Amino acid sequence: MPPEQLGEVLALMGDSVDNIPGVPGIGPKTAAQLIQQYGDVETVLAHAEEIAKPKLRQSLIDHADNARMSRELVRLVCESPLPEPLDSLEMKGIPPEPLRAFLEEQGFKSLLARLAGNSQVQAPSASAQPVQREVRPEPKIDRTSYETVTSLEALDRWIAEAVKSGLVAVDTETDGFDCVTAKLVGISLATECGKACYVPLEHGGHDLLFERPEQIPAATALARLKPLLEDPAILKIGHNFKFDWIVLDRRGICVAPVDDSLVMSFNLDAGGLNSHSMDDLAKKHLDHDCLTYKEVCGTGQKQIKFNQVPLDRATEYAAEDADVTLRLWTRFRTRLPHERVTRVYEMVDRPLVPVVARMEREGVKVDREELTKLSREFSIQIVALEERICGEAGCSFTIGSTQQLGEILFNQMGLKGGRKGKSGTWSTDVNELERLSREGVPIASLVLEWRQLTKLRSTYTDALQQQINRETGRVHTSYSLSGAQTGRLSSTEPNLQNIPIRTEIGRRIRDAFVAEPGFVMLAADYSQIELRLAAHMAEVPQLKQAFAEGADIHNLTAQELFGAVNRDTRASAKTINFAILYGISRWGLAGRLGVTAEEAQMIIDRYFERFPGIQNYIADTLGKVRETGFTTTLFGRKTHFPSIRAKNQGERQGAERAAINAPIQGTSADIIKRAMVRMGPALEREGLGAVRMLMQVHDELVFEVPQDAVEAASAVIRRVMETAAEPAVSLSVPLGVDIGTGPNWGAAH
DNA sequence: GAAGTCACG
DNA sequence: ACGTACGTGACTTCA
Repeated sequence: MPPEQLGEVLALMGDSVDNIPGVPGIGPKTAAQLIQQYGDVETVLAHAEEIAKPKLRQSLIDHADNARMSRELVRLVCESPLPEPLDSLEMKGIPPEPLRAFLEEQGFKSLLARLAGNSQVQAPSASAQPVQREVRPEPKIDRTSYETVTSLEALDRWIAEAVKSGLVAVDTETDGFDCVTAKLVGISLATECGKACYVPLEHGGHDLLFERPEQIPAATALARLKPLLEDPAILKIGHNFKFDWIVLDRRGICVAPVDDSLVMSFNLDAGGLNSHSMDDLAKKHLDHDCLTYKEVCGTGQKQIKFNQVPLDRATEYAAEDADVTLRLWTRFRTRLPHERVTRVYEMVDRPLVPVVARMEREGVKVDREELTKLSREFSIQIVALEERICGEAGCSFTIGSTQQLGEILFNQMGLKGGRKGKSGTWSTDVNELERLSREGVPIASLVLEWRQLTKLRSTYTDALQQQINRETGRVHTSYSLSGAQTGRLSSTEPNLQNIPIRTEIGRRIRDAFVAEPGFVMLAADYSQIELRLAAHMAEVPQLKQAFAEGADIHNLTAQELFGAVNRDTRASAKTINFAILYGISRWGLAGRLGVTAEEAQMIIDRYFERFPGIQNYIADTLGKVRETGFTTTLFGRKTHFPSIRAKNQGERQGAERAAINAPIQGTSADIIKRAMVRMGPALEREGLGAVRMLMQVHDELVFEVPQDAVEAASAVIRRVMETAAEPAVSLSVPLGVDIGTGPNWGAAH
């Protein structure tokens, strides 16, 4: 039996724990049955809905998060030679106290006893003896050792290997980078370090230039691989598996369970590494240079598609990727518990992978005609503006060139008060142009308007049309799980997280994001989530109370700071509340409020005085990040800040501000990610399987909901989002969610 | 490819 | 003394 499962089964059947960890009412016998049936705890939880016995089912559903957390603990404990004194965990960087508290809370009685520092306590049964793992030196990476699988017999042999080892690293090769349309051309597998193969499926072409080499027919090979890839007892490991998951899902294979070495690396080293790409990680952790895609496929005009790569070369590249993925995974999986990031990995990011994959595959419908209409409208206005701008300038020039514009404004027209940036060029950004505009310079406001319209046209109305997928008629963004150091997602090609909303004219672009006939768009967003989290994390009594009472937080701040609530004081208060979240400085605040640094300092002092707790939060956060080099969220997500010790003061202070913000922004990201993970099963449970989750915009989730299910879906969505932190984290402030619906995204706000 | 600008939370 | 609020991605111009 592979160590993965052995650990699980030992832990669950043997005497080291008393039940399915964290799930009351499930004893060893039931646990063993469930494990046998599903393979591992994660899969049991994933299939909890199917379980017939209602009490058992409900218990698993209710305590899934505890079980997930415990699962990693079990993994940790099974990796150590038992019995091991609890205090010795300190040596591995695991603080024993929180662990002891957790074990007690979860009822790990016998495990606790064995870890209690008394190494005389014997394991009660033979089955719970330490897992002796065979120590085999890892072979060097040898590209020539990989096998090209072109016969069913060979494929079956590899599948048997995967079953034997209980895990398999998987990498798919395609003829493009867009996973929603790219064609699968081959799959590589690695079952042990150094033991990898490539299964070509669609190599060669149907034209005369490329002969089709011998390979198993794709449908046949996939039919053989499907049971393995869907086998709940076999762990599939990938690097950025979201891509492969979508490619395989399109071929009718729903891969599970999945580990992702990209996500693991991100959970371990966010902020500490610029890149979590396989090539860079191989260089860093394995001291190995991978074959690059360019080396295999070429670049530019001469670039070929992967299905045109000769099989021997393709095998070297593809099998190496699977081999490297597996090697990275073996390192990361032991680091996760030791560096205390298993909780965020198991509870938040790992289960998110298939959820985000589904969302990307779903896409969102965009009304092309509406965008065309807007593009035309904008173009007419842009042309008119260009004429007036050239009139004001007295000559024709490239308005989009900041160099030329600065030259015209500050040299040719001789306007005063310009400032120059690092490169010695005139600044012409929005602040500068707004200042000129206030001073009555007509060209400034014209350029601002021109910039807004050209931005909307080039980035949104024009570009978005290009992004509509030919096959699906929808726009499929790609979410990066490692994009933002704080733990947020980021969105690319296209970026759906920066669609305009702040101005009336920009907002119209959201009207082009429409629901299918019979559906409506539903947008649900957390209200002031970061301020609420700040109130909780900094333990500010007044803020917590205000959120509990549903008070307007900016008004409250205005009252406390300025003694009066009106438009101006509220606006200032709002600015200051944000400043707090972003790591305040007197100069920054002064610039934003239009006051002197001294006045800004007075306001800051007053804020700290009126909202005690904030100052401590900042001091504690900075103290911890200076000591450890990282910050943590309420879910244990780490962000590293190497610059916190920088010699350069500006760089260091930048890191300090980011470190103050990271736990708040990161916890918010954790919470919405957990809501996303739980949303699918919660909707299913209520018979709302037709509801589609389409987009995530940091504090907002967008759905496409059948018209007749809006009420029911709203209730479920609200409940899931508002309770997303529980039970792992209990907040002292309520989370508020605003929900809107309409025929399009614009109308759903 | 860097710099500047600006769209979002 | 730092013309800095935090976190992103896309587009344009220009070297």
